[in-house]
Amino acid sequence: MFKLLKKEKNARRGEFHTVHGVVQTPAFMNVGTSAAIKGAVAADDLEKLECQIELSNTYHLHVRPGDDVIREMGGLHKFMNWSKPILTDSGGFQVFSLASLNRIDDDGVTFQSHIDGKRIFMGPEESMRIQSNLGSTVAMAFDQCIGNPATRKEAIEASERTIRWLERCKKEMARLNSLPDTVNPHQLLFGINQGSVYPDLRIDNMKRIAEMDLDGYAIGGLAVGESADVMYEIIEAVEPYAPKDKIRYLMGVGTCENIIEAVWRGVDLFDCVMPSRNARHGHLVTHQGIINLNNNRYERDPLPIDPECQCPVCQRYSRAYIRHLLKAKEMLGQRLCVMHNLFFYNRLMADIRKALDEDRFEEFRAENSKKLGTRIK
RNA sequence: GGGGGAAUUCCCGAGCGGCCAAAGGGGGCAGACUGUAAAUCUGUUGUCACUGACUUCGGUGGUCCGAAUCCACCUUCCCCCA
Repeated sequence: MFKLLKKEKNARRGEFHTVHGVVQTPAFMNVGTSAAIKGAVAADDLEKLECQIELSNTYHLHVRPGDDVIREMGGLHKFMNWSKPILTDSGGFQVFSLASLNRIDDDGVTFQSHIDGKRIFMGPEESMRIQSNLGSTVAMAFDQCIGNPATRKEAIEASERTIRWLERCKKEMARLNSLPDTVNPHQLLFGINQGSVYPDLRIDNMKRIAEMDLDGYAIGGLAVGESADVMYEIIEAVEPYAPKDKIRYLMGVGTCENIIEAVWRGVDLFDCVMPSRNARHGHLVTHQGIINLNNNRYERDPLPIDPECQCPVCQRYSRAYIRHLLKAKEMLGQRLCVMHNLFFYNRLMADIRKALDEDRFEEFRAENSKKLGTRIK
């Protein structure tokens, strides 16, 4: 259940209530695709990093260890020992990211496993069954995500198919939730808006999925090749048609700047691999902008990653030390960097919420949006 | 004491007469990364007055139109015999 607490223009401050607890929004989900945050960050670390909600992936967990294993272990929450909300992505993004390894028709997608090449069929029903076995807080609809640029014809095809699949997802989820031995009988289902960069297709799609009364609404198929300006235009176009009383989730986005700009345009929920992946590669977000810790200039730098940051890493370690760990390929280097970036993102969301609470988000945006996206040379 | 082998750019290592500033690794320096096939991928890595020139392949001297590559001697290292 989504509770809208207040608005500043289009930006929304809210609460997302689930059986696994309340998520204060706007919120950022920390991505742990295979039930682990890459960089050796565990569930107890996530608590220290002020993470409210974690994201894992249907396709990956189905391939390994198998959703049957996780079901037998009591569901994903027990399996990874994380009691707060978990959203599982449906495998729809792998339709796009593993495009060279799959074949699509109306029934679903035949993947060639990236682990062992084995053929795996996944359609809407399969995705729902796997997610039901995982017992996540929120299941995502199985969609067809396409990259940009895409022709109008391709966009229509993917968008229409996504709607047909969504109807099947909803039906199957209702059935699964009513089974007596289901892991999480209160599992929620979010629909996904598609339509590439064509505003009329996006709007038509959103109007139709809004009628289906889902637990939340995601905007998918963005940040997949188009410019940020185009992405913002699409969000602006589609926002008026997203139900006001439901949470809105912009999938796979993004940079700090992207997030501030999307909150400004009415988005409540985000996820992105950038803070963790970039951290592993030494790119760190700070209150001054983005730094690349690999750069020689940090070799003898005694400062923490971000002198203004309150994270456990910045309380204790210097840039010089962490840079050394990265250069020496010590896992600890990646771990510390990922922890910093995730904390920074979680705290950024908290700062955004505070600004909204105090009706000064417009100011906050003006002050931070560009600055946080700037590379420090 | 005798015999054999080797010395290459920051490191390892290929090259064995011109197409060599010299393959490939490593390391260094930088860049990319947006619902994670990503501890990955890309560029660059002798100097400069940089579409060209100059210096470099243990040292010195030679052969040749031309040498990292051939010859002589020297230096150092490795292996075998005594």
